[in-house]
Amino acid sequence: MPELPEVETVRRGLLSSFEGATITEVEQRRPNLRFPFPDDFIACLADRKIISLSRRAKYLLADLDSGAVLIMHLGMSGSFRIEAGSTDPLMPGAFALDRSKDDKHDHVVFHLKTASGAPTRVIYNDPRRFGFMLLAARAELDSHPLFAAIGLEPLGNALDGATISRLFAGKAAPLKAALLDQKLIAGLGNIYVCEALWRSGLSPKRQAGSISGKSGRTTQRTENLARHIRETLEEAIEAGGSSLRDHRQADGTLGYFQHRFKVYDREGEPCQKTECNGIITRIVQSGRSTFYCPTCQR
DNA sequence: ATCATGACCTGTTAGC
DNA sequence: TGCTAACAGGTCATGA
Repeated sequence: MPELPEVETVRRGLLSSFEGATITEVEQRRPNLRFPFPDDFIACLADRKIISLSRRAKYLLADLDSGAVLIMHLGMSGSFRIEAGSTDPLMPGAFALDRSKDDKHDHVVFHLKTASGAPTRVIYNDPRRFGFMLLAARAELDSHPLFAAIGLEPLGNALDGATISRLFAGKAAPLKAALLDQKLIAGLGNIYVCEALWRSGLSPKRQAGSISGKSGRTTQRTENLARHIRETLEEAIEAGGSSLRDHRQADGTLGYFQHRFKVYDREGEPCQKTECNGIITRIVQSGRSTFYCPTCQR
């Protein structure tokens, strides 16, 4: 499912359940997702309080009162849903056993007592199991293998034309591939790269280094690209992300940025750029679909 | 070092 | 209707 805007939308949807909540129980229903769960997964989470829920690139980070951080990645098909607490009248404080909504791909269930005292379940579902959950010490997070070499946060202040120029200078890889490289800029995925390139009028096939200036100096092209990346992501977050294939946010609502795609999944449609008569085309780059307009993206 | 590809999984859809 | 192939929002390990 998720690129940066979707992960950010998930984070916001989980905030009221997670922040300040105490984890009363964790059900880990299989030994692994993409990676094995840590041996002490349950032990490290049980009875801990969640201090905050933040995001880095496409990762969700839940800080615990123990100084540990729960690292969560949704892969391609991960999602959370919240089932707020109807308590069992016969067992006050306990959940009525309503398993009717359970799915075979519900892999982790967090039982929470929220900051306001209400019992809630937050359920992680992931059919393809490309997602994962790991633990790390907060103090060592930046040196964790997942984060040691991770690239810029595209909505942070560091992303500007000069930085893209420097990062891409000398790169022979296609511009599309460079933008997907999480070691350069972290958080972009297939959809938003296609959209940002269309807005920037840049071909995904162009060599990444070709938009940098001499010795990596900033150019109009990298300035534009930086601006369009930010605008695309900001608009998508504003719209609640994109909901493909009825994928829902944690509170059950749908994002609607998919209706604003200009190129993604629009093969054969006319280009929407003013005065452009091009047709949106699908090509495959490093094994993945790229959608772009060969007429106005050069 | 850089780049492209296959692998990891399951589910959905298009086409015969 | 049923079967098969292609494809899906990510990223890691491989080999050229």
